[in-house]
Amino acid sequence: MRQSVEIKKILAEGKIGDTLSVNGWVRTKRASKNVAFINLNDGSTLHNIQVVVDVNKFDREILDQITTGAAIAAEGELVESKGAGQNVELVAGKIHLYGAADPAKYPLQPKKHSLEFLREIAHLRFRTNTFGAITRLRHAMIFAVHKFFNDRGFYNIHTPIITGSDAEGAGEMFRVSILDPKNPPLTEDGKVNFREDFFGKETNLTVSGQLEAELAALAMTKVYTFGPTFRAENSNTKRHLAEFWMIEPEVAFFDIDNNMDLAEEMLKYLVHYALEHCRDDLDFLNKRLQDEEKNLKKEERQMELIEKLNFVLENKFERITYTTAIEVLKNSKSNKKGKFHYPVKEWGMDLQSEHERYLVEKHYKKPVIITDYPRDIKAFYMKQNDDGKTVRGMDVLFPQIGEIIGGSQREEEYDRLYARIQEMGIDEKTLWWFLDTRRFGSVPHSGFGLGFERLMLFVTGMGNIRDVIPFPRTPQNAEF
RNA sequence: UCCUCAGUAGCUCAGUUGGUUAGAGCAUCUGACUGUUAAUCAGAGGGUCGUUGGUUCGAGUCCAACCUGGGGAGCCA
Repeated sequence: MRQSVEIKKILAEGKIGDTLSVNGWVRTKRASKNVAFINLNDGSTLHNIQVVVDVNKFDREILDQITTGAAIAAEGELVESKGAGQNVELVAGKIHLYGAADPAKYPLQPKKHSLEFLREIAHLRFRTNTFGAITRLRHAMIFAVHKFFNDRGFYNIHTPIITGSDAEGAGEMFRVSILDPKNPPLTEDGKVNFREDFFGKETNLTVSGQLEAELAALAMTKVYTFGPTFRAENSNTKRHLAEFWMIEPEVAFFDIDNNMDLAEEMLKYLVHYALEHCRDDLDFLNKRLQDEEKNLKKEERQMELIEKLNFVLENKFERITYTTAIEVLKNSKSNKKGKFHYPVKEWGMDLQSEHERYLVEKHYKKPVIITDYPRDIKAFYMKQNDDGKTVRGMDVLFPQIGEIIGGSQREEEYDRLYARIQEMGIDEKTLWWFLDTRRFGSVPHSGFGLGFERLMLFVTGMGNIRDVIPFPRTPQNAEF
């Protein structure tokens, strides 16, 4: 393969007079009688390099095949650009065509496409400015997550993807089985006999790595997971996926306040990292959003993307209890005027997304962390407060996105945890190992789950979660 | 799963109270043009109006079911 230089590198540090070769995909070509201009992109940066071609020096047959989408190598001298719009350009001496892209059939045009259309051609959408920017940002965020934890002495734990535990209570699960679906072995009472299945028991794809991460934290002190998560819920919204990535730190000798501090520090770190390392891509997405907002009425317009990111960095998250949240909501104008679809009446009700949005977007106007929820609406493993009514859960709520983090201090007392498992009708036999950690050297510990794609929604300003993961899996859709 | 809106050219969309040959911009093709920036200018080709059924002399337009997509709700990260 021919030696070539990344376009990002050429644009940043290329010297006039250098002879070099670039590989990439043609974004646009503009031709006149004697000269043609090719904008070439290789994904290393949002920006293209302009290749200048003296039409008379090349075979017409080759030049005709250099159309939007074609892959080429261009070799030549880097010169100062005579045109506006770029500082340097490459005067082609040689051109190699790797692969043509029939212009009558290639679906991407040098114009703005709808996100819905691009979703249908997800195999090609990496080649657009928008998805190039999102892909680079996604990588930066993945890297920053690992850097954040590594710099603070956390260990990354690979928790199992196939799990035999269905007691996590986080949602419907995808079954993993090698039994013949048409003719499965049956037990005497007519049920599917999973003893004959691969693992000798019923298994599913994980809905959370939390329980296993807790086991590791109760030895390694500070751990985190960052892996795929699967939920077989029939959720059809712009913030749900059937397959998504989740970051779950779990820390021993850590209470709910430490947990909130960690969550806030982490979110701010990641946003700061994006601003620091992906400025080009963020500027592009910012402008893209501004163009879309032009069509909206003034009162419907949102804060600009970069302004919004800085806003999160500069403001301390508001920390309130569930009880306070209910009071604020109950006394709100929206509630009194009956504007809520679900009126706020009494302590104990679950907060609806309209309530969360009111608190974040209207009342506090910044990210909000709600703690100390009624125990009856939260999971079995959350630390029970001494009031007998509430648990030390916490939800971090962001504007537009809603719940970006859900977490809690964990119940470390064996008797209380056991009682709660009994109360909720969970089969304790499937959790013997989890309970064991509360019998041997149990300590206060806490953790949370951050939906990676929800973070991506916030950082990119995109509106639909299907656009911040390369190949989204949603009900009735597993294409590509 | 429920509610709601939409489906017309490769893409984005227009199409009047049902009426005879369904339009535009961009893309594509052909030609013109001495440096363009989603180049520009001129011309050409391109349609089972989501599918099936119904109402009607006549359906892109009205009705029903289904399919696909968007938005909202629930579930949650």
